[in-house]
Amino acid sequence: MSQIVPLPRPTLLEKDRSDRSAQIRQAALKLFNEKGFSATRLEDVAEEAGVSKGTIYLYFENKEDLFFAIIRGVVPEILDQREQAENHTGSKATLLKSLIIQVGYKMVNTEAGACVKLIAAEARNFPEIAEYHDIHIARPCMTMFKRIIDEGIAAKEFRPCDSAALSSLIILPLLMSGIWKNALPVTENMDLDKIASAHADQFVRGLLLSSDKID
Amino acid sequence: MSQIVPLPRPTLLEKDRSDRSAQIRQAALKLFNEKGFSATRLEDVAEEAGVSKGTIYLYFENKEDLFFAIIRGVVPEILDQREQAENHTGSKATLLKSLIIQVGYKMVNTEAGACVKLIAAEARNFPEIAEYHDIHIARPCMTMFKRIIDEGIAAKEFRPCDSAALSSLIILPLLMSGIWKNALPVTENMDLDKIASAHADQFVRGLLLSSDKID
DNA sequence: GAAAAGTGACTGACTGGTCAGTATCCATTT
DNA sequence: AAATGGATACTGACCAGTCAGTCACTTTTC
Repeated sequence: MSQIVPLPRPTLLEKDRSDRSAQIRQAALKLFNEKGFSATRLEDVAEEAGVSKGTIYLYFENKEDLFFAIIRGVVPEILDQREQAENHTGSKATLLKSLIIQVGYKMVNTEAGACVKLIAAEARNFPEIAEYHDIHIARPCMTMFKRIIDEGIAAKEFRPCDSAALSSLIILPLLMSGIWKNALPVTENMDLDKIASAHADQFVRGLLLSSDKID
Repeated sequence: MSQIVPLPRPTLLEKDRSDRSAQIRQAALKLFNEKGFSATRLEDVAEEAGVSKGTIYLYFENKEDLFFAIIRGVVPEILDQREQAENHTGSKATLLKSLIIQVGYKMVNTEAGACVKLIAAEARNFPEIAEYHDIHIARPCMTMFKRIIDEGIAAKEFRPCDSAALSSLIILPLLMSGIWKNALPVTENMDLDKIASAHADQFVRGLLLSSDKID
């Protein structure tokens, strides 16, 4: 009622105005992940982001473009342990365990899992997404793990094996953990945090030469 | 032309008339898997099944009911190796390998993979699906593998370990293989058939006591 | 010829995308 | 310090297209 106060911060909070694009992407990822791309209404995304529907179209061409922007925005984060792998000195077993636990952590505790779930669900509708995933996620990640295994074999640390198949087997359960976490509201009867470290341990165990079998 | 024959099968092919329900479910699963539940038009399902849209509603309450019927119809097939596990006599390692390969085969080469993908995508929209999955798929499957591992440990065939976590680790890559196969039109750069058997081998290797390490 | 099975045009609710209009910001002038 | 006004950010009512679900009617079955 009182109109005495001069101008106590006009309308919007500083924080809110900072980066609309990121704000919208975050809201959209949340809802796409919950309901799926197609079942999510842009009006709900707008409400979740605290903007109006029209504003979305100031930052993105259309719903599909928004989806692509989300994937492109989150993916780089997933792969930032690449150089760590390059620079590592020490046993490949230690490196492998460390990387598995890190990737596992990201899948379960960051937006990465939601992205994987979305990519899996929508890749057939959007070939562009499938291609992006292949080039920027799957292939580099596989390559990284395959190289480590190959180097481990060369160093007589690991048993000879099909390193291509085994590098897939490193990431498949991690990806699935991420999907699981985001697919079920409460992730029932599976302690996903434990699972990544159990995986790291169990996997390396299967890879070591028999003689090295002491942990 | 000749009407001498008593009943030469009137109009529609035997096959077509035999089981409309199954016909519709199969067509729906195909399209749900390709496009997702929400983005699939019932009219397209009808066309794929070779019936009209109205016919769908003779067999199913609505779109959601059709979805549930698909899941309920395919799931039993997934779990039919349960009794085999019960009756097995011989090493747990052999049993485990055999089961892993079988489940892996089903995930990649039957409708099971498509179902897993759909469940993952839609569980949050349909709590009933999440619950059904938990009770009829996840839990029994996990229990089966956990028991085998526990028995292997008791028999001093396997190393002591967190059998709950490891039983998850058996199925996670298999589930992900199924999703992968159905998510990407051509499953690029991964030979999923090889992967299941590599998984069986690698996993059991990590489980055996060091002294048994000969394959 | 009656019941059962199937059809497809129709409807009403819903939503992606548009755009005319409003609010806010800030450089410049007074 | 206030006024001016153009530029930029934002809004939400609206439109055009879509699709789940219905039902009066046709075809098939026995």
